[in-house]
Amino acid sequence: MALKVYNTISGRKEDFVPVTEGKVKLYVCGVTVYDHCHIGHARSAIVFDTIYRYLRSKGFDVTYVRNFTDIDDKIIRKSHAENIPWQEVGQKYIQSFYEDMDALGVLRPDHEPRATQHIGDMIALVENLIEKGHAYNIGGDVYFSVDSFRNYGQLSGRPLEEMVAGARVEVDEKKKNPLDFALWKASKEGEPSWDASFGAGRPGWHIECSVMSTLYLGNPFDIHGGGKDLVFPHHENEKAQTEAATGEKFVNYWVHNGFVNIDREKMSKSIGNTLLIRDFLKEYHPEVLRLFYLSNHYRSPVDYNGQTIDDVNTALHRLYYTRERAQEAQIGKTFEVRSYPQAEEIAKKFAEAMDDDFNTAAALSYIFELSKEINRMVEKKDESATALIASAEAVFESLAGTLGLLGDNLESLESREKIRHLTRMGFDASFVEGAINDRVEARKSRNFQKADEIRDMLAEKGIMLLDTPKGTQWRIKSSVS
RNA sequence: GGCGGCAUAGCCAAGUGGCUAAGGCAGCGGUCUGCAAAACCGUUAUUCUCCGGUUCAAAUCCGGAUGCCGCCUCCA
Repeated sequence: MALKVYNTISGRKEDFVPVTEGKVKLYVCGVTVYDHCHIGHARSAIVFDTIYRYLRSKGFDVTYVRNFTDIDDKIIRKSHAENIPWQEVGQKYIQSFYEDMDALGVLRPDHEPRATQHIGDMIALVENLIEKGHAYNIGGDVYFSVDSFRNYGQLSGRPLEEMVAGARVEVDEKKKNPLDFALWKASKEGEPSWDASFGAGRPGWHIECSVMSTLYLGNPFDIHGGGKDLVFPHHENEKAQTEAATGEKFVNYWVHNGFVNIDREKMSKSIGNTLLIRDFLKEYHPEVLRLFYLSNHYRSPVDYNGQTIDDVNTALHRLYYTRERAQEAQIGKTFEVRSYPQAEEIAKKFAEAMDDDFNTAAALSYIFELSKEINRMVEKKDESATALIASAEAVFESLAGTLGLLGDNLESLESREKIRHLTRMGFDASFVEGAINDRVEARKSRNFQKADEIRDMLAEKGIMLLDTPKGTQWRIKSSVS
């Protein structure tokens, strides 16, 4: 099976051929650490986490690098505003980032360099570009000259002349071309700075990724990823400066994920509709967000709204219930393990979907198909099927795991909801259990009217009851607020 | 002004030339139940925004119309 990857630079799916057979070098632009992360950051993290997981499951030896931008204008602004050292701003939000990512089940990349750890390498790259005539120094500010690089605009598909005509570029008299971008910003009062042969200052934004990606992954490397908005100018500029310096190709495959809208509106700080990951997690299990994103193709925009999230939440529970039933069906049974051809067939289709530019939405459909298949077998209550159930369940878990799903257990999935709900409603579990006991008594004496009254009373409080062979259990009705 | 994307059932959403148009949610029918609920099973688009065209064959390709959206400025 050949993996195909959509390459932004060509605008089409291409066969994936790694630089070194069996290995994949993956670089993804991380976050600028000046605030808590929102669910848009989560999409990028989850998309590339899934790509990382899948490539590894295919047997590739993957080196995954994701950076932290820990020096930039926004960080400095925050440090002034809150009157704390800029280093502390970075430290604080790196920690916040890790809390969020760990909660979301996003695997740690192999390397997570910070911009400030590689200032020396950036200075060397700027010197190189000045030497080669691709950069010029004006009063300590060093700019990259876009006119000196023939292929400028290749990635984003914008001819130079038209971009200049675009007129939305801030005109800076110092620049030779309005599109020239800063490699190095001259030292200013109250800002961090590093000494360099061309004058003290701090690096521009794009230079760090050029340095860190090639340093850890070589040149060229396989996949460079990030949000769609980074295509221009960030990645275009990274590409220009790197290729101008090395004279070689920088990246083979450019992969960009689409954006997140909220209620059909762009999520942005100015509109004030950003949803932080930590706020989302107060309401839903982290895998709800993952399943939501993976239900959409990574390149499409997605619309976040309460209705859809509740639907996804229900769907996620379905997968957990299937696993629970499959496991219960095996308890106390002895059987010989054997493979189950239908499950293998589904696993094959799953891989084909993932090989087709990481089509997680299609891949998910096979997981649900397998879920249904398992349920059918369990439902038959046929002892001889136990071995098949066991092997189908193993495949089911393996596929889900490749997408980062079913990493929790059902009890934890449900208990989170219960705790949240009870806290909000202002009563505790003992109240619910007391009411359930009363109802059990009423039912024993066949006083069904009273039993139903208790059930209705709890239902009004968002608690639903389930009379199971193991006794009466309770759950939270979804979307009760 | 320039560049690009999207339009598929009540909702979300995959599918880019040809088997019965995935999957999820909701709905409906059933199993179960004191009745329910949950869970599970079954079922739900002769049709893919509209109009032309290419083709033996199009949701899929081409042209046009309409609507929605993104990027071009920091942004995942």
